[in-house]
Amino acid sequence: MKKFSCGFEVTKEVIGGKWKGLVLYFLMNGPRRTSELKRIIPNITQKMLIQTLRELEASGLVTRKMYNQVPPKVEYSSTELGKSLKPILQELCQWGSHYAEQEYAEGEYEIVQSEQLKLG
Amino acid sequence: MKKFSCGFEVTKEVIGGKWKGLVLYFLMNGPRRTSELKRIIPNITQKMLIQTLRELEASGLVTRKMYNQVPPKVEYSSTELGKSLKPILQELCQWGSHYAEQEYAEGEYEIVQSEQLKLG
DNA sequence: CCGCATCCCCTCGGATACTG
DNA sequence: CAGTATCCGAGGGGATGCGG
Repeated sequence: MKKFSCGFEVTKEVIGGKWKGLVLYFLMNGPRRTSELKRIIPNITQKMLIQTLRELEASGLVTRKMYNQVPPKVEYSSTELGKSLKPILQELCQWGSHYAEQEYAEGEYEIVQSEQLKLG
Repeated sequence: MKKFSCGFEVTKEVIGGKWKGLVLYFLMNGPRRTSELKRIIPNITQKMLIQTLRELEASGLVTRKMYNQVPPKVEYSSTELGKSLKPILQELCQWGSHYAEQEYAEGEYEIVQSEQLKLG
């Protein structure tokens, strides 16, 4: 059992790491196929995508549905528990976007948002 | 200039890492002395505390005030920008606390909250 | 009391190649 | 298309000791 002194640390354990929050974010609007996620999320590697999804699954935030067909098809969805993070993820996203536009932060960070990245 | 595809990543850049969110969290209710933070935050080392504070300072979330006296006294405070994260940090904390109590998560995570950790 | 400098471990995550 | 197996480098972060 891992011990923490604050719920904040637990949340970080669950959606921390380089990709977990982002992947969960893109499952908020419905199921996505593996290849779809791979295409949507810039720069994520196959390995990290799968690993990240496994971790989210283990945490109960994501479910995996496999279709027995050729070629293979797998869909990932956010659970209700995962969806309960939607407002928080959106706020984190908005805060970051706003921050990047601050005078002193400008020139530091740039957000290059592709069409597919937008959360409806 | 660092490029991101989503504001979420920017926020993670600013309050990510092992300690940044937590330290900022404990500055929400007013200025704290270095030694105070060191005492309040379990397990953080001197090095990481200072390093974390420097990074938060560089991001404009924290200010440092030094009193020229012997023995030395330094106080850190959250800026307005830092305080704008308060609701989000609280939500992250609450979500984590709630998550840790879920049936399947129980036995995985435990939150041991000292008196001093409570955010008023 | 406050902070810096070293040294160094070790984990995270990237590249690549391979299977069903 | 979906996933696994290795290999490996960078760097985050811990321990310790020194200085104002």
